[in-house]
Amino acid sequence: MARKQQSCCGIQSKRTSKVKEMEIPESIREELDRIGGLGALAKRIPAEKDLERKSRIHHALSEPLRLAILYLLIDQPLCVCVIKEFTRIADSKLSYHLAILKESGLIEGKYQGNWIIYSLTDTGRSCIS
Amino acid sequence: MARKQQSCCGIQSKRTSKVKEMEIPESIREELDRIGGLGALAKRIPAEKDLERKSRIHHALSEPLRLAILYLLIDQPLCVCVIKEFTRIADSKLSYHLAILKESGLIEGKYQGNWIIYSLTDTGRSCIS
DNA sequence: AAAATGTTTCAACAAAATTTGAAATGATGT
DNA sequence: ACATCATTTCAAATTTTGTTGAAACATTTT
Repeated sequence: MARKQQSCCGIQSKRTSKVKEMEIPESIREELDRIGGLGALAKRIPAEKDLERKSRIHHALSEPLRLAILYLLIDQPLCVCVIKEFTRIADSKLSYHLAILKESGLIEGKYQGNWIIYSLTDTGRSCIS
Repeated sequence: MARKQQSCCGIQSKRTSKVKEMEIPESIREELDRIGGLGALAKRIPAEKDLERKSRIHHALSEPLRLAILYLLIDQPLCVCVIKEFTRIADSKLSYHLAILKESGLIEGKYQGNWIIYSLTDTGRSCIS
């Protein structure tokens, strides 16, 4: 999961031309020259915000239990009590994992009477299909 | 990341018909009946092995730094020294993250002379494009 | 308004992932 | 064989994530 820091991944946008002096394999240098050097390479990397959003989603998907919950929700919304019946885990534990899925934008929950009914968001759906 | 336990996500394959007695929202019960009850729901969940494999890959993708490395490798393999020049992190730290990407099957490394050259695997490529 | 039910929040704890710097390993050139 | 360079491995310290049970909160029923 993302750590708080100046630059989430340390990638520098400005860079010295150090690579020109660096000793690197011939094949790599050729490739680099061909594609336009380090500057061109740097452009491949999405903006930091993007990387953080993506990594947060992957983190949410990085637990089998949370994945299973998403699969349960593929075809219909479910109340917490039914999900709980499936997963057989403590209320608070389930709630913790549902919160992570919710915070990363993969599911959303709405009160309906006494129950909270969770459903996949579009993002959530696209992530597991 | 997955924890070691009997059932990675706690999902039970056999289940009592408890839901029939459970108090759940009417709309949910109707949906459940329509799709064939809990049994049908259960079949949506991939096998435990699958869930674990998927979650391991997502875990590898859950750090901005590791995502950035994958994006760097999209169009050409790179030696560690060039990746290091980009990321500006300690050797051992970079090595740790490369190892995680390698172990989860997203990249592979081959010695070429004095250097190790990393490239995306097919899995790795499909994960970020 | 009190009781009951479903769900979340909290704080303490346990477990896992990441960082760090030093030491080890692998490959090449002398 | 030795020196050198690129990279990995290791163990200890730190940080983050997940678990647990009790308490709190929201909604409906009485």
